Amino acid sequence: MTAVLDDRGAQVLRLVVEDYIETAEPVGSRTISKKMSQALSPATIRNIMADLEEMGYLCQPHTSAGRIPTGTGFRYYVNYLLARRQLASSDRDLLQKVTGEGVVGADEVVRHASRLLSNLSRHACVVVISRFSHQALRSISLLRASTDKILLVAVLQGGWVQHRLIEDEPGLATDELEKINSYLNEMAVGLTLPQLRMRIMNEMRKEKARYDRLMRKALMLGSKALAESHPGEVYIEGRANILEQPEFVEDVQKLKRILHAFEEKNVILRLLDSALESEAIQVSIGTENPVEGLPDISVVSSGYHQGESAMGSIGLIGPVRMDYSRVIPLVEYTASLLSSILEHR
Amino acid sequence: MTAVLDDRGAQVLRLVVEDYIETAEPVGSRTISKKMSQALSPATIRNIMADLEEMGYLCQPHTSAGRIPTGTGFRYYVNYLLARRQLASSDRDLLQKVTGEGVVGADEVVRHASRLLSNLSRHACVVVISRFSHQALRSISLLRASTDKILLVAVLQGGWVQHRLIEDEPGLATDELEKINSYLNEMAVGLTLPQLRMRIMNEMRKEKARYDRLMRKALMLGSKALAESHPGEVYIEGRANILEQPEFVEDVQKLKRILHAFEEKNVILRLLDSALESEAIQVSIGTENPVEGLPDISVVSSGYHQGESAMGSIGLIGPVRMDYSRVIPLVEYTASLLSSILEHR
DNA sequence: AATTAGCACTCTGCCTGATCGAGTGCTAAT
DNA sequence: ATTAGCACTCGATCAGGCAGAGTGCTAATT
Repeated sequence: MTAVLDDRGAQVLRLVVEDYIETAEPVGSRTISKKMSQALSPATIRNIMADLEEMGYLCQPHTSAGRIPTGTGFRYYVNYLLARRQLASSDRDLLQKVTGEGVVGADEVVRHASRLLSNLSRHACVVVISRFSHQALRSISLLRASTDKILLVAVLQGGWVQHRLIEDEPGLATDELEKINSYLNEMAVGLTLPQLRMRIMNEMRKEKARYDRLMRKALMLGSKALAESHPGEVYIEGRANILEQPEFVEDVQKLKRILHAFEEKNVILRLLDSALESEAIQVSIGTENPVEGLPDISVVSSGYHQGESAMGSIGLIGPVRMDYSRVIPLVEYTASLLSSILEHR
Repeated sequence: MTAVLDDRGAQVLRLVVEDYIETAEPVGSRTISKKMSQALSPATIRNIMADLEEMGYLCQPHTSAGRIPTGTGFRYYVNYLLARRQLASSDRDLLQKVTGEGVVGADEVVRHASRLLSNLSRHACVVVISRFSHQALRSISLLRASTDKILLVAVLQGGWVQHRLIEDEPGLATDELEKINSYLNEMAVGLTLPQLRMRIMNEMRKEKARYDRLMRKALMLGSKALAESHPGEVYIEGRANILEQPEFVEDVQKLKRILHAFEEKNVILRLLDSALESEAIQVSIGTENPVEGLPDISVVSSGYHQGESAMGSIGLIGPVRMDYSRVIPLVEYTASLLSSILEHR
């Protein structure tokens, strides 16, 4: 099926894809004929297109309409034919403004970037921050929040702050809390959260033999706070952009499915999951994407990192008929920009 | 124009509104005639409807179609005709689940409620938490976040936690920070954030005369952290529900405007602003709502409070053709539920 | 052997006119 | 004051016709 194409076939496929990306209409042989570098008549193009259809790269919505690329066609295009366009310097400049003044917290940076990217690309932009847990703890503090609640504040390497409320029966004096605090800090600093959890588990086992009440309490509070791991933050910007796409506006069912997906955090997480670990950009086209029930969207995503470790991923969600040659460099650049901004914190 | 109606006129208006809410189609005289308690022929109904049209309560999309209520018509209906339906006990039960187990933080409660309300009503639900600043501080803590950043964590009365990063040149020893901490706490506890800001401003003026370096530092950090006031959190759930409404699906322009509004925090804040202070439910119909450019939506909202002071508001956003008799009790009950849950924290 | 001109064919989009039905407004009868 | 009757209007729906875009196939051309 997905054989390698000769030069002409490749050029025709490329032109069909690009025209379809631009117009969202089926593309006819005449149109391609005019665009070909080598002058060929529509009739010849028709033959070539028929071949491409046989190979599964194109299809016809109905007899005697032009052709549109299939998922496989887009895939071939992205893999082999895409002329990676240079990022416009204006776009680059604009994006660099994420480093703007008032932005202090790391998650503000990420959010900012997402908003910008959605504006530039005219697609919905999703950022996931899911790897807090890979960052080492810089400090951990327990604060009294109310008589029966304690607040744990964790500051991670690189500007991330997380807090959690823990329920606890009252009866802990302030100085005791402080003691517990320093116990925990001693144990925690330099570890990642999962490492800390492990450590606490171990200590708890040992601690049965010892009799330090506060130490036991410290371990207990720690394990409570770390009981469920944090699934990660998801921010979506530019949802309204999906209405720019005629294919979505014309089909309310698709629209519904997409908007619903946006409301489910874990759907989004699954969509961007594969991008997380790798540096390279990921493109999943239509049915390729890991979420069933969303066969009409493509996701272009890339992980970003902080120092050595992966932090999360950023991606654009749009129709299969995306302008990959523009969108891929955009996402790529934004992700690397994020990484470099986050590095210096 | 908006005169008081006699019994018959009122009943006709009510029936038209209710039928239109149900069907989203223009309502004809025959339909009303059949539904009237007092048996009247379509012809008579037509006369009455013509009167109602003259008074501005109804209008015809075109000659020889049925009639639909105008904004004023809906307003009259909501003010005088609405039979406030009892809340289904199943709905009530479901809503009470917000008190469910694992929910510890106050904002989780709020979010939970919002999600439930959007599911029950099949509309988009918005919650605003904007009155942190009315809550007294329970404690305030400064933590070292990195060499040049300090984290301020404020725990407010009633389970709200806020943190802010402040940039600061390095050079503060840990014990100095702790000293500053206790200065601030002494000053802050029991005050609201704006009160604290005021107080700090005052102290700063006085402090010029004195020479305590740390105290000055404390004031400086405090004023930095409180420089811009927190605008408030906005959560929106059930955006996809707006696609349930035929009037929005048929007109992409409306859809775009609404989705865009959802992306602008301050638009949402303005929409729900009036509900904030008052206990009573607010209904703003179509062009009545405080945001221009959204003449096709209605907002049903209510403030919720914590103890004495207003905390925020919760509301549903839907088409003008909303089922007010169902939606109003829903919002009302949810708001009061929120208030009572928040009270006990 | 590859390309292309020519042609018949198919399908969509769009316009037109006809018909149907729902609903109205008016008038005259009750 | 109410209503029956009637003419009228307008939207929705459907069939028919036409134009245009595009195809596939075949036979001629290079």
